[in-house]
Amino acid sequence: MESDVSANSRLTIAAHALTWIGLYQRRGHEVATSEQIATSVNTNPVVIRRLLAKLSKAGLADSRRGAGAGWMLARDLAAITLLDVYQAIEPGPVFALHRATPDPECVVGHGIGPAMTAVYDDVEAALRRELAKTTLEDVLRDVLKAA
Amino acid sequence: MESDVSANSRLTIAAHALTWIGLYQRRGHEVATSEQIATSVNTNPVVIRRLLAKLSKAGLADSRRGAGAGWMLARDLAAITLLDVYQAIEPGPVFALHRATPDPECVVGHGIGPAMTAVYDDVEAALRRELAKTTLEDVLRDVLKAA
DNA sequence: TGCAGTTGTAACAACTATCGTTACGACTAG
DNA sequence: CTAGTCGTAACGATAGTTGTTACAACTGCA
Repeated sequence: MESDVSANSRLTIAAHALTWIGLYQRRGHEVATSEQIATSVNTNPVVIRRLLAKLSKAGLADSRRGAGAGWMLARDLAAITLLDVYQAIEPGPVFALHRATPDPECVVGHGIGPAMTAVYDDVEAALRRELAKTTLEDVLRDVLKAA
Repeated sequence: MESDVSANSRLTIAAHALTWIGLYQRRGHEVATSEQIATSVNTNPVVIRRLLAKLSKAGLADSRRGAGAGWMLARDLAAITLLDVYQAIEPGPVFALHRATPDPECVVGHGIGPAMTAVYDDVEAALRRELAKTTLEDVLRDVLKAA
């Protein structure tokens, strides 16, 4: 069975980064650098900057440039849900239709697209509903409870 | 914005193939060949055989070899949900944790894994619940209604 | 028995996405 | 001005998916 290495770890990394910034700020610091975050996540600072750039465009984080620069939250942890994060970094849907248009002469080929789209819409809605239930404040609480 | 070509179209193709077999059988034929199915799906027969091989292992389809060979359903369309199909072809989870272990010395790095796992478990459960609501009989009904 | 048609599966190329990395310009506090 | 950091381009390595060719295995039927 394949190990599916390509599964999305972006949501995990993004939640990790934002939670780290939030905790760091609560401990009295103004900004967190991509290098500090990368150390906790165990990856390269550029990976963090790339991800935070998307979160910044979505209005979840802000950056300060120049010396003494770094990242801060644009909203409180309690005001950011995992759905907010998901939407900021995952543009595509979970399920896709055919790459090549199926045979329109065939009854199934003609009608399968709309039929599956209806199902996929419901699935995506359920997924979003579930992600919206958890805020980064909840995540931080779980993290601190585990310590 | 990325076009995300890598999104899963497998579930669509698998549902298409099984529905096609089901309809073909209801019209009086015993078996359907991978070439016939591939024509409707607009892809290569080997792609269909690869997919049906997995569905066969999961007990959703059966194949007959030799001359006059082909594929048939192992259960009625009404007894196959999209969750059955999904589980047969998608081994991995939708969301993954970090590829590289995060810093265990860091509070966040240490506790983020379990925290996100709890969320992901709920999300996957919701996704499965939603997929289980629809049978291939429902899909076929929608398909025929659209015609 | 032999032939024809189909499955089962390996192998390969093309394409795409992701990730880690290096590099460097832009920016700004001190 | 200088040092430190962001923002982003570019590149190679890795891996997943799809389409394709090829061929052995199998079996109904003449």
